[in-house]
Parts: sequence; structure tokens; C-alpha cells
Amino acid sequence: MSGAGGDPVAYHVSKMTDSVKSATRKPGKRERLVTAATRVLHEQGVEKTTLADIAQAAEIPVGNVYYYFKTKDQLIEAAIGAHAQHLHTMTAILEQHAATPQDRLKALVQGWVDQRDLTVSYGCPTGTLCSELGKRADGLDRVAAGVMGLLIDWVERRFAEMGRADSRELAVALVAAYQGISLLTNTFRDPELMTAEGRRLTRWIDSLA
Amino acid sequence: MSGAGGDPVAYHVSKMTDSVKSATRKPGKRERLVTAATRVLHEQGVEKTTLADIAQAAEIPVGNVYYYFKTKDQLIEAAIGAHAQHLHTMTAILEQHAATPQDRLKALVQGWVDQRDLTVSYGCPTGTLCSELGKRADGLDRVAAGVMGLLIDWVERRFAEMGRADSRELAVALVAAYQGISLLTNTFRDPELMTAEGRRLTRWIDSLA
DNA sequence: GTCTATACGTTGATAGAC
DNA sequence: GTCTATCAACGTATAGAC
Repeated sequence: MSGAGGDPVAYHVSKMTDSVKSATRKPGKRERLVTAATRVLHEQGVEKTTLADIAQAAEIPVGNVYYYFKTKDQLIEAAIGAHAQHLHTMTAILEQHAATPQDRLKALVQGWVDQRDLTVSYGCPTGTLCSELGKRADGLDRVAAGVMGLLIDWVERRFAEMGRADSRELAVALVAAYQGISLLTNTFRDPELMTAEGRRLTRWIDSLA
Repeated sequence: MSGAGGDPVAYHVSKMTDSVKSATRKPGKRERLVTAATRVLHEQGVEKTTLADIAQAAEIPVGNVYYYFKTKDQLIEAAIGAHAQHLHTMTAILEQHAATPQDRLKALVQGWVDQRDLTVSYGCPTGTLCSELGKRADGLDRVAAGVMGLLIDWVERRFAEMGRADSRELAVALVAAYQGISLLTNTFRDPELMTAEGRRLTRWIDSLA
């Protein structure tokens, strides 16, 4: 890991601490930087994206980035933290709008299908992140893996609630199916691949109930 | 696309042509370069790999690379061609060692499981390539997609031989499952994920027979 | 054909003015 | 806190000696 604010959760805490320390601080800049980074890193990939790309998207001068983040890796880490936050929000909504474990899982799948156009263009945000960072061994790879773990854990809990003893294996299989079809949807630029696999997975979930 | 020798097949043809043109040519250098590129690009990823990395792995001076390839992209293209060649060889062996479509598909799955240690370290060679190049729109992305297409086509033919009308969808699902579990196996550095999914897929193929 | 030297742009990061 | 100017290192690619 590369310094303080090492994990996605700690990032938000340290941000709050800073806000308390100086009341004059504009919270907009840092947040804009992270939001821009999240989007641009997804669109261009981690290794190909420069700080200039992110700074431009956030409408912030390049050199100024270093006031908010000591290194490029720390900015990437914050962007991964934003993914974790987004995932948390999404699963909370799923739990609110669907009652049974099966319905929640099927709603998750439907969400994937609804996102298919973004997947066609850039692949799954978490998946492409893990794919690139998986070739590293500097700590950032573990941070990305953490987000993927959160997703699998959530799915596993739903299968467990359905009374499945093999809930972990089923969760891994469902997320793997999504990651795989995301890759193919992006590779062949064909949203219909995601739609068709969504139908298959929905039937599969029903068959397990 | 970035010039002559635009597709994986044409590469091998142009190589042959060159060999005919000058009998004194050492075929070792170019081939070593492509072999090294194939390995290093898989290990480090496309965007992070420099020509110096590849040249060093091939034990060739950096500047000399440009005698064999006009640009870095053309070397990458040749490496993708090597993947296509390898895939062709592999499927030929599968057809030789297994008789029925089911057995051939199960042998394919077993091959994936046997490769799990490499997947733990660097992910699926074709998959990580497609993931990175999928963010481009310069032609190389289509070349990588071509290799993935070869694999799906081969699988589809086996399902068709089994009499399945939905052979294309099944082929996409099987390859997606492999790509997805490859990503997770690499993300969590856990070969057991691949082993377990291999068992699941083998049972699934049997259930379709 | 093979290799060395080097040009030229870009990148992450720093120093310091305001 | 914000921004500009700039550095040092590295990347691709070229020129040209042998």
C-alpha cells in the first residue's frame, strides 16, 4: 500500500477529518477529481490514463492534482473507493425494492442488463479495473479485489438466505458469469449478448428457488 | 488498422514471403521477438509493457526491434496472431484426443483447469488482451476480438453437433463462464476457484447431452 | 542485417509565485 | 489554497555507422 488513507473506507474518513480541520476548504475540487477519475479510468483504462486526462475532465490544472493526492496511485485508490461506495448504494436500493432473496438477485441481474450500453463501450467498471490491476502486486490490486469481494459477499448472502449450502460457489458462478459476459459484450460491441445472458441467469436463479 | 499484415493470418503469410525473398535471413530473431512479446504482454499487460521490456526478454537490442516491426502496435498484432495460432493448435489436439462433441468440450474445460496457475498469476491470455484492447477503437481491438471469436465459433460447432438449436448462446455462455472465472481466479489469486467452476461446467455439459 | 546513438514528445512529480 | 513553470525520467521512433 502507498501511504495513509490505505483502504476505500479510510479514504472517506480522512476526507471528513480534513474538512473539519479547515472550514474554508472547498470540498468540490477533491470530489470532482475523484468523480472524474472514476469515469476516465473506466473509459480509458488505468495504465493508459494520465493525470492530465483526469485533471482536464475535472477542469482542474494538472499540477494542482498533487495538492489533493500525493501520487497517481492514491488518486486511483480513491476512485476504487468510489466504486465501493457506489456498489454499497446499489445493493441498498436492491434490498429496498425487492423483498425475497431471489427477487433481489434477479434485480441485480436486471441492473446489469440495464447498464449494457456502458458495458458495450467500456466493459464492467469493476471487472476491467481488476483485470488491469491484477497484473500488479503493489497493493492496489488488493484494493480492487476488495470491491469485487464485496459484490460476491452480497450475492452469497442472498443464496444463503435461499437455503443453499453451496451459496459461496453459486455466488462466484453468478458473478463470474456476469464478468465473463461483460467482457464478451465489450469485445464484440454487442449489447444483445448481455440481454440474452441476463435471461439465462434469471431462469437459472428461478430454477434454484 | 496500422498497415500491411493487417490480420493474424496475413502475418504468417508475409513472414513466409520475407523468408523467400532473402535466404540469408535469420528467422530466429523475429520469432523470438514475437514469442517474447506474447509472454510479456500477457504478464504485464499491453499498455504497461514497453518495447524495451519485450526486446530485453527476446535478448535483442531495443532499437533493432524496428527492423522487424514498424510500430509497437504491429508487434502487438503479431503477438495476437501467435495466440490465434496457439488456439488453432490446441483445438486440433482436442479433436484428436476426444471423439464426441461432449468429450471435446469437457477436454477444453479440463485444459482451462490445468492452466489455472498461469491464470492465477496473469489471467486468461486472450481475455486480458481483449479487456485492454476493448478500450481502443484503432483496429487492434478487432484483431483481439477475432481470436475470441475463433474460440466461441469452435465451441458453438461442438454444441451444434450435439443437436442443440441454441448452440450459439450456449457457446457464448460457456466461454463467458471461463472468462469470468479466469478474472476472479486472477483477482483473488485462488486456483481453487477455477477448479470448482471446472467441475460445475463439466456437470453442466453432461446435463445438456 | 545488426546494432548504437540519439531525437523528440510525454509523463509523473516538484518548486515556488500568488 | 490555487495555480504556473518546470524538471528529470522514460517512451517511441529514427538516423546512420558498421
